[in-house]
Amino acid sequence: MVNVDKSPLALLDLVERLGTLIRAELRKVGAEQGLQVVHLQALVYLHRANRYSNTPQALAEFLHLTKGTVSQSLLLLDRRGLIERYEDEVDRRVVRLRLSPLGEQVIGEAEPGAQWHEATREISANRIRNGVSALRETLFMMQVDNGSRSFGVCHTCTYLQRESQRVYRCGVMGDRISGPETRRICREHSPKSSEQPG
Amino acid sequence: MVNVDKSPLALLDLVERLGTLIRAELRKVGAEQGLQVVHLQALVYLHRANRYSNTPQALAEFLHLTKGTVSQSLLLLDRRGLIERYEDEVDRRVVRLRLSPLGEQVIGEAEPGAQWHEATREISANRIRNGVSALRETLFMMQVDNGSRSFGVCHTCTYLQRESQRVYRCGVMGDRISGPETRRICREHSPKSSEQPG
DNA sequence: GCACGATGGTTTCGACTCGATACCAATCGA
DNA sequence: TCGATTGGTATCGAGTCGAAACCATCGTGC
Repeated sequence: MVNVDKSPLALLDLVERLGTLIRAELRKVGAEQGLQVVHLQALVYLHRANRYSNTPQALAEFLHLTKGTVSQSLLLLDRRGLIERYEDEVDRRVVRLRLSPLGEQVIGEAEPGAQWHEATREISANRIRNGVSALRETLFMMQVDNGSRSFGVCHTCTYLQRESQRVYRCGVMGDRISGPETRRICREHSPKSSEQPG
Repeated sequence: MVNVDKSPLALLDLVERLGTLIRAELRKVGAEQGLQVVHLQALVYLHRANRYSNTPQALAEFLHLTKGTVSQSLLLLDRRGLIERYEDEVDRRVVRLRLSPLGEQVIGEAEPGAQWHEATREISANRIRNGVSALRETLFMMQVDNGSRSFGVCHTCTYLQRESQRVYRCGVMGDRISGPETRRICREHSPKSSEQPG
């Protein structure tokens, strides 16, 4: 009668429940703009993606959808003037995406995470850190298991090199990366082996 | 330059990421049966719902969808022979739902949480407990903030009374509840004030 | 150079979601 | 008994979603 073993399943339940709640919230704020959940997810992604990751392909991988499907959604976002497409300079097959000013505005109003911030206010930093650590490892395992990309920021990436006080370099692409850009989401991200928990 | 404050947002990112990963997984196993994500969610819910919670209305609240929408999905699940509908005995407006044998079988094959179990294998019980605790509180706050129901099991409910060794009673509905039924999901659930973290 | 396969994107199609609205039947309340 | 409320269904239109076909462009091998 020890409940040691069902704790992980309780965690799964919570993640699923929070997932549908977040989704419902997205649906609500999207409805005001006439947007679907997936549209807001795309906008949020493009808001945070770095220069290697602002393409339809990357977005499809991020959302785990087919390229044809996201192509549809991007068409709509373009029609509504929320994103802009431009041609890649070196490879003329690839399309680059960015938020339009209007798109930025919509993201700003949507305030993703405001409610979350409120809801986590009372939780001790230690419990949060433990939760982050546990979920990070779970996510990592599932992504490996799935062969799906991790889509993290440079800070948690194996390949980030520091050249000086404020200039970094990406070991995969070889480019220099500015400080702010190290906080963007990258398709080439490869997580560092799990850090020790506090 | 202290990163104390963005930890909750990291947690949000993880929950969202895990959410889309779980969703993608559901989509994949659903595709084999010709089912959408929401269909599997409905089946899983009905598999776990207690006698107060096996109605279209409750399902709609659980999924945060409108009753018209879930009515559609239930129609499909019925056509495919995955669920059965029957009439409530006292209130002839309400429809009761249960999985058909075929539905049970599909759920069984879907193995929700097998991959999750694998992915959390290496995580210490302590970190899991902390994670559960943090997410539980977050979920609670968001549900209060939203006015949405908590949909928990009796074990975490304020109103559960214990009458003897193995017989319980629900303080809201007044009925006796069997041991196994205390592990089912309930629409009337009201979470106990947060338990002390270990 | 040049064919050929791989890659990034778009288009089209059909089944389905989803909210809004209207609707129906049963219940509840004065 | 007459309304108002509640649980559920039906209909409609915009949009998702995967599958498949398709179109450029790029890379490789020769």
